[in-house]
Amino acid sequence: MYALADCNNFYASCERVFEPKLEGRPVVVLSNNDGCVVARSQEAKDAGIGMGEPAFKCRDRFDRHQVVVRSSNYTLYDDMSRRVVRSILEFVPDVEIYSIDEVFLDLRPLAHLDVESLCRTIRDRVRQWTGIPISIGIAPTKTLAKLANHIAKKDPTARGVFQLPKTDPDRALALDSVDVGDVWGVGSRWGARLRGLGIRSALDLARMPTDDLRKKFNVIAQRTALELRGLVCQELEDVAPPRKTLVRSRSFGDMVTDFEQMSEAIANHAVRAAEKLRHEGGTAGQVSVFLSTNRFRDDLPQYHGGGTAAFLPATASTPIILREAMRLTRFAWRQGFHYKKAGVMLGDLSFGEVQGGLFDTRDHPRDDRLMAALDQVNRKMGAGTLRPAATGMVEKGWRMRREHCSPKYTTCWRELPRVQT
DNA sequence: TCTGGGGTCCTAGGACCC
DNA sequence: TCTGGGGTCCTAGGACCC
Repeated sequence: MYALADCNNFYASCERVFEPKLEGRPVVVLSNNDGCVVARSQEAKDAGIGMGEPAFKCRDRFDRHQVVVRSSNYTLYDDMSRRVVRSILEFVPDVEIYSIDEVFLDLRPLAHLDVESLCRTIRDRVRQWTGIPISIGIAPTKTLAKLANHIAKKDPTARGVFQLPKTDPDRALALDSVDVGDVWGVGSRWGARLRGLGIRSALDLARMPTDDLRKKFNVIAQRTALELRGLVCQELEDVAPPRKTLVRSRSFGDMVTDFEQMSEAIANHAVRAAEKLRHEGGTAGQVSVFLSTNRFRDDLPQYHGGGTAAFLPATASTPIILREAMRLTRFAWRQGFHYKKAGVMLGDLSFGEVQGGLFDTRDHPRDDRLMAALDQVNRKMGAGTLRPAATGMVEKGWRMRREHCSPKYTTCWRELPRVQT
């Protein structure tokens, strides 16, 4: 048995924990740059605000329903996520952290217990200890646990916890109640194609011949159907596999038309990406730079550019990565376009031992000491205290918009919530 | 005016190897 | 008439996830 614990409307719930007056009111959280709606409280969903809708298209509804709007505050959400996971770990030792708001639980070692009442206890404790409401689905495979979670959220009689029935006809009934497009692994494209084949529910998909799925779609679709039948194809990954790429990119608050601004923006991305890579103890074998115009502005000429450079040996040193990123930027830049987005991707990552280069003469221990000192200063004195001049000396228009951001309630002394006595 | 950011995997096709 | 068999690596495109 597996369970999936999923936080309800996670970002909106985080905002509410520290601002209880938002209870009962519609709350939305916007993506970076205050661009799109990425989280909605139930009241906001009821007001007809869609997931992923551009904020500027929702202004009228925001006004009409007096929606509380927040910019995303990932410092807060990351910390709240850690708290939720720590709370769950008090009850279940083997978990897979699947995303910022979802955790798979391995219930196999706890099969002698009443898992449903255990999950109800977990749900209550997480609410009590963190303030975050969660729902839990219980089933024999991860795909079915996802499905059970979906029912736990939708069906009020489940009261937040739903265990998939073990036998038919009850199990078939449960699977038939879930739209095929809501199955984990079926997105909008496959959903439409499946409906075209007469497959409308999770039950239909489970009953579809799996070699057909393999032929018409791919092996992932086949595995999804097998998992819906109760056959485990995806084990719980309690140790996260090492990442393969690390991306740092942003849309610009105002469109960028001059090279210096672009260059400073990309320098910032390169510096932050290198920092993060060192923090994770990795090295990169390559760096890519990309820049692009606004794809929604069909009245403006479009351009997507970029390039990739390799490192031998692999490195996490800011000056080495930055120099290549700047070279690639000069190479990819075309004058005369209105740029909307740019970023840096570190690839070919390795963790642990680094393959040396036969003709390499660089003093790596010295580089490492320099980077350690840099990171230490910035950790102590604040991010960006010491930084390459290429990142720019004054505020520029390329920085992102963030007009409704809540404080870092849990990670910054100056921003702790105050309690009136 | 205004449209996010960060990932993974699979497949097909081409280039190349012996 | 008749044109092998087996393999790897890379890339682009297309899906998917949150």
